[in-house]
Amino acid sequence: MIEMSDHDHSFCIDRVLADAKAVCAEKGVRLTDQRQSVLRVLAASHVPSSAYDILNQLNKERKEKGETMLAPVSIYRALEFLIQHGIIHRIESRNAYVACNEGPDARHRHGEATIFLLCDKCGRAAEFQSESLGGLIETIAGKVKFSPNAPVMEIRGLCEECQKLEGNG
Amino acid sequence: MIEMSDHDHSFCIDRVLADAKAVCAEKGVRLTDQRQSVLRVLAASHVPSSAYDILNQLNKERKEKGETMLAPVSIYRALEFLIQHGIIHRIESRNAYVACNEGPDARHRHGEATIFLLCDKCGRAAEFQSESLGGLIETIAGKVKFSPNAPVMEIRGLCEECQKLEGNG
DNA sequence: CAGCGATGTGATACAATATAACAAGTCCGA
DNA sequence: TCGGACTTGTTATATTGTATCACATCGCTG
Ligand SMILES: [Zn+2]
Ligand SMILES: [Zn+2]
Ligand SMILES: [Zn+2]
Ligand SMILES: [Zn+2]
Repeated sequence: MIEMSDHDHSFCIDRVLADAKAVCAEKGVRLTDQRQSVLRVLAASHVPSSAYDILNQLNKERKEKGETMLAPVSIYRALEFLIQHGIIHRIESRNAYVACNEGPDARHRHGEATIFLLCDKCGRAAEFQSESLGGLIETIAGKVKFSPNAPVMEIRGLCEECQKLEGNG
Repeated sequence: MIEMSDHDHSFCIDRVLADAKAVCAEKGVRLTDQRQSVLRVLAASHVPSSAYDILNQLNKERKEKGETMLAPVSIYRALEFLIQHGIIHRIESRNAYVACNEGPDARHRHGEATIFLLCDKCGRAAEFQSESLGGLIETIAGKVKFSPNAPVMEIRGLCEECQKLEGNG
């Protein structure tokens, strides 16, 4: 699995954590250390992670520090919390989770759609918000009275890096 | 405004099957009925299918005809054959399989996107084509030089029927 | 300190993916 | 038509991944 290298991840992580803190402060709920560590793992990767990806990553870190291991349910509890407060997304078709990377103001605007570009080769993900796309989806869905449960779409393909590798291969 | 052109899958399927027959003839291997039916299911979908997706689809068809059910291993054997001869691809990152669809004379008209509205309750699927949606996706993908392998989107939600049932609770 | 939300712990449920082992059927050339 | 290789059927099971339950304990906060 290749990580994105063309920008500073620490910036992404800091921003995600800062947004989350703001959201939780406003709502009067607690962004505990454990929730924060789960969020940090998600924010540190542009690849949607499974609950067990997160578990393994955190336990690896904890092992190095001589700390006790976490159980799966701890991860699920943190994920549930983060989803409930709109801090992360669950990608249904992949049983995976990803930090919302667009800031709190962009999150719950009516008529907006979240778009994930997912690389089939390396799993990398890019996230965007589009109001016109959201409008189109609403229109199309409305024609058959379909009710999207979340304005999240996934588009599969090849990312820039993997296109290059493809050419060489 | 929202144009939704029909897309005749039979064309896609015929083309894939014809290619496969040519390949097998040249190699002197047998594209049996069962292998062909697995390939047909893959070719009929723009979405990568899991082995069990294929299994369920074929068994659904067979049930309607009063035929016996297939076991998972039959699907895996056909998939193995098709992969070995380069007729389909396995998408590693997702345990899914897709008919090989090489060539610039793609089955999809340029600029069009296929949209699947998938009901989370009953599994019903509705398919649409939208040119303006395709344009938007191209624009978004172009921003990060992402190459959609097929302009296909899946939107999950509740279909009309299941919304009614939901209401009755 | 009391109460409640958060976490630990162990077990378990549930689902998806894949293969093993062997029997039976089918094709095709010798 | 015979034999062997290829193909399929059948049953069972392995393997991994995903998710939740039940209950005990911790620890923050009022
Ligand atoms: Zn980043
Ligand atoms: Zn990639
Ligand atoms: Zn088609
Ligand atoms: Zn439905």
